[in-house]
Amino acid sequence: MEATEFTQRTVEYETLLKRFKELLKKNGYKYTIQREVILEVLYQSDEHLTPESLHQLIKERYPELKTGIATVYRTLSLLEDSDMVTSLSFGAQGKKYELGAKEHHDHMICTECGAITEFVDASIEERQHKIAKEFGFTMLDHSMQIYGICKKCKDKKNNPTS
Amino acid sequence: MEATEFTQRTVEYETLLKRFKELLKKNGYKYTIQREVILEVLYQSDEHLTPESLHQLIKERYPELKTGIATVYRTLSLLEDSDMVTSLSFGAQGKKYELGAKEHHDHMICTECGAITEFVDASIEERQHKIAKEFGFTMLDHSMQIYGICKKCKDKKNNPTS
DNA sequence: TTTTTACAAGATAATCACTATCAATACCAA
DNA sequence: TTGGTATTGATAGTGATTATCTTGTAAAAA
Repeated sequence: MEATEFTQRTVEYETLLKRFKELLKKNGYKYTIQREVILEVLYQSDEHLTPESLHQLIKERYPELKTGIATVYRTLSLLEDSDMVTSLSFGAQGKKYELGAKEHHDHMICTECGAITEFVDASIEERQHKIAKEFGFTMLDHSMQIYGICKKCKDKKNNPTS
Repeated sequence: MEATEFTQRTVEYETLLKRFKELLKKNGYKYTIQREVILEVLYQSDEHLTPESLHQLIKERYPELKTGIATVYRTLSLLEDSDMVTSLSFGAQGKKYELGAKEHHDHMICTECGAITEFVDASIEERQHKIAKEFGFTMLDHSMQIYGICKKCKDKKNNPTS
């Protein structure tokens, strides 16, 4: 049984899934419906998800699978190790995950409502490469976060509807 | 009793301590020997410390204080809220703290040995401000990390002495 | 196909980092 | 000096993540 029965999928997703299956085979892992469902729900969502909220979504969409939270964590680690998803750290408040198949980008995080906005800036990317090179450092990855208050929260503060 | 009895201190540290005491007073907090010791040990160390390792150092250097781990956490939060220290998140592996009295900087983190190199780049800083502005975002803080393999670890790989 | 076998899943206990609680203690303003 | 209040240490409690253990199930072998 594959998740195919439940959801219509795009070509883009098919490619992603294919890549995932190849990855599993290459590393001696097995294909399981749970693993695919995790990938798929992650793909369907355009938000950054905590393992907890991802688990919740999976339970809603595929209740008959009875997917355990541990499997979600295990699969997320597996996906992250293979660079198919990336995570953002929030200290003791845990991590949020997103599919990393899309192009690289940085994050702007609202400290009021937790909303995450993505952005890319070519000139920053370029500088990062230069800096790493200067230090004789082989850059494997990088991340940048801007913390602050988003427009929405600022407006809410200035014009409280209560 | 002040930590003065135990350690020789530089002028730079005196300035820092003075700033800390003023800060405490300004916010209605009290000066305590534990708080100073935390500041001091943080100052003495040029590494990034976890609350745990900081606590360990304090117990070694000032065993008679019996400083509790909770006090370390509390004081680190207090110092961070006042921008005297900054922290780096490492997902489930907790945070690492450093004295932030020095000027702002970003981090280059070796995924092999965990070594952290600091750097600043004016053009990146500038771009960050511009980007935040574009999104109507009030930037409160930002952080950037470059992950990869440092020169030392690369050399070790190419020329293993075993 | 069936059998076999090793990896994976689910349930849940354990751990880890961090926070809350609370009685005892120690600043520090009056 | 003293009294009120913040702070402390010890420790219980949380919430996120990981480990364990038994059962289930892909997928290779027969």
